[in-house]
Amino acid sequence: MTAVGGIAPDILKQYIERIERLELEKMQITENIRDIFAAAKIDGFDPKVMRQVIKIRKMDAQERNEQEALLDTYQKALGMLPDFE
Amino acid sequence: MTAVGGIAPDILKQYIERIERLELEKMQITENIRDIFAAAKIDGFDPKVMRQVIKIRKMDAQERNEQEALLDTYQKALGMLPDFE
Amino acid sequence: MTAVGGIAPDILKQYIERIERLELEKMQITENIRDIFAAAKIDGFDPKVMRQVIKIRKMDAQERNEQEALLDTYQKALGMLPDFE
Amino acid sequence: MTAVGGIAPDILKQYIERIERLELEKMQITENIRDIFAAAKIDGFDPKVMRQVIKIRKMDAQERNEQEALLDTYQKALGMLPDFE
DNA sequence: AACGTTGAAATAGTTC
DNA sequence: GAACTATTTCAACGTT
Repeated sequence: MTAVGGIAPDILKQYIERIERLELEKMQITENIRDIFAAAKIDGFDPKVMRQVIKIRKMDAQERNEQEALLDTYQKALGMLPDFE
Repeated sequence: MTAVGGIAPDILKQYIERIERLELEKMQITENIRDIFAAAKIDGFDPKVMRQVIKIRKMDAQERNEQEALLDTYQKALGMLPDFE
Repeated sequence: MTAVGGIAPDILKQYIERIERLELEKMQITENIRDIFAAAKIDGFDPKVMRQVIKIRKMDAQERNEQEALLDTYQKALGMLPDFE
Repeated sequence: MTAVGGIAPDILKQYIERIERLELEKMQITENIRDIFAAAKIDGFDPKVMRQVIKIRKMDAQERNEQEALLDTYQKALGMLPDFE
């Protein structure tokens, strides 16, 4: 906790400004997403249903990744793959 | 709800994929932010304090905006400004 | 999760009814607030402005609290205050 | 909008303070509700399920009210009830 | 009266 | 596993 005292306020400031910039970018992306939902709604698609679809697709992807990881583990255990990355 | 039936699944797919791409970008930014906090922590800065600082700075900015909006509203109410923008 | 099976439906019922009563109270308060806004409007006050004023006052209070918390955190970090409360 | 100018700031202040007091009460009730959910959870009840139950009960109540209102309308139309309240 | 906007609240995820 | 943060969801409000 030595840095807080007064040694390196500039460094701290830089960290904080970088974070703030990234948070701003995040906000802008969020707005973009909102706009797309709005456009889709105008085209007759229900945003609520769309969100569900996206959620399910995400879960599917996760399962796929987990299964692949599991497969990988088995293969390594069976000497079918090298142990290192 | 006509679009959902079967007419335009392609359009829906495009909307969803655009959203998924943006959500991926958001996640990456979130990770970047996490990394910065981690780096700052290694430099001796307390993430908790950093978050408080960021929050206060954000509140300052918001409040400034609110104050200006309120002033504007008053001025309009008193006929000192045109109602349209 | 043993309680759900059939042992203590009465207890559950009591919890739920207490919550429902409180939610009813909340709704009534919300209605009271609406009524006050309406009365103020009749007296010539713009609800929009009132909401802005309330928001700014709330932000002021929050910010004061945040500032104090931040100061406290710094002081603890510098060993100027005991860590426990 | 005459009142805003400077005639009756006291009145405005009173309105705003009454609203703030009510909003505080609302917050306290919200906290009470949270506490009850927490207590119920300790007793083994799943808060998520409880919320669903409460929601369903609320919908049931609404339906009941709507049906009663409909019945009332029919009865009035058929001269089975007086038109006034 | 429906629509979009905004603010609160809950849930999920992360960190300690 | 407990606390805290962040994201998502839901409801209310103003607006058109």
